[in-house]
Amino acid sequence: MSKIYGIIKERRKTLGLTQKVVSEKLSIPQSHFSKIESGLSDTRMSTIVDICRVLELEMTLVPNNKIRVVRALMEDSYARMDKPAWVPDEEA
Amino acid sequence: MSKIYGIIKERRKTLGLTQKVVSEKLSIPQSHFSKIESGLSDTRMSTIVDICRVLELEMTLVPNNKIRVVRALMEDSYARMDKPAWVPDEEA
DNA sequence: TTAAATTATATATAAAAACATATATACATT
DNA sequence: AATGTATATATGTTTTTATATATAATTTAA
Repeated sequence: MSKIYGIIKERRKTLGLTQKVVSEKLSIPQSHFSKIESGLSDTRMSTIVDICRVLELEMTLVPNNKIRVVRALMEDSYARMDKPAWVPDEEA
Repeated sequence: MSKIYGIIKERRKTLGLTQKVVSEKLSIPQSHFSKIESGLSDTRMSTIVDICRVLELEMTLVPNNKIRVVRALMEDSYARMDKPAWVPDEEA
């Protein structure tokens, strides 16, 4: 579970957001967000989903035999990319 | 978020487990698990992680621009597969 | 079609923790 | 030095959870 919080922290930093900014978007105190991000609060699912929304992440559940593939897919991928992975050809 | 609960239910059925069995592995009442699985309880992160452990799933967070790839990867993949995706060559 | 099994829903008391609200500051990083 | 994060404190509310049980409703098996 610490991986989840690690992802949140990494992503937040990658997006260049401070805890203060994120907490404002979530309308919660910075102190509360700090505890969530560090795993010191066993927070609700809905709170994590809200955090994901702010950080442009989506939560999912992966079968154990696929997790390594999924992780490899996402290596260095918490950086925001404004372009989709696939760009359609332009039609003349 | 309803997708998460949908995955849990699908996976549980794929593994052929009843709510009763899963709830026993989790040491919680079946009635409580029913509410969690149906999204009627905004449960804690740790509870979902425990459920994932029983169902051989792992929670992760995916950047929005990768979610479609990840989902495609996992299509029809909530079935348990006893073999890893990659099998090492045997050494003579 | 019926019976059995499973799931959803209800009820109750009580404890625990998250959360809301607020603020401050120690500590760490830039 | 300024900024960001972690930690502390306080009161009060809400929800989850624990514990227990029952049964209505639905699904599955026979």
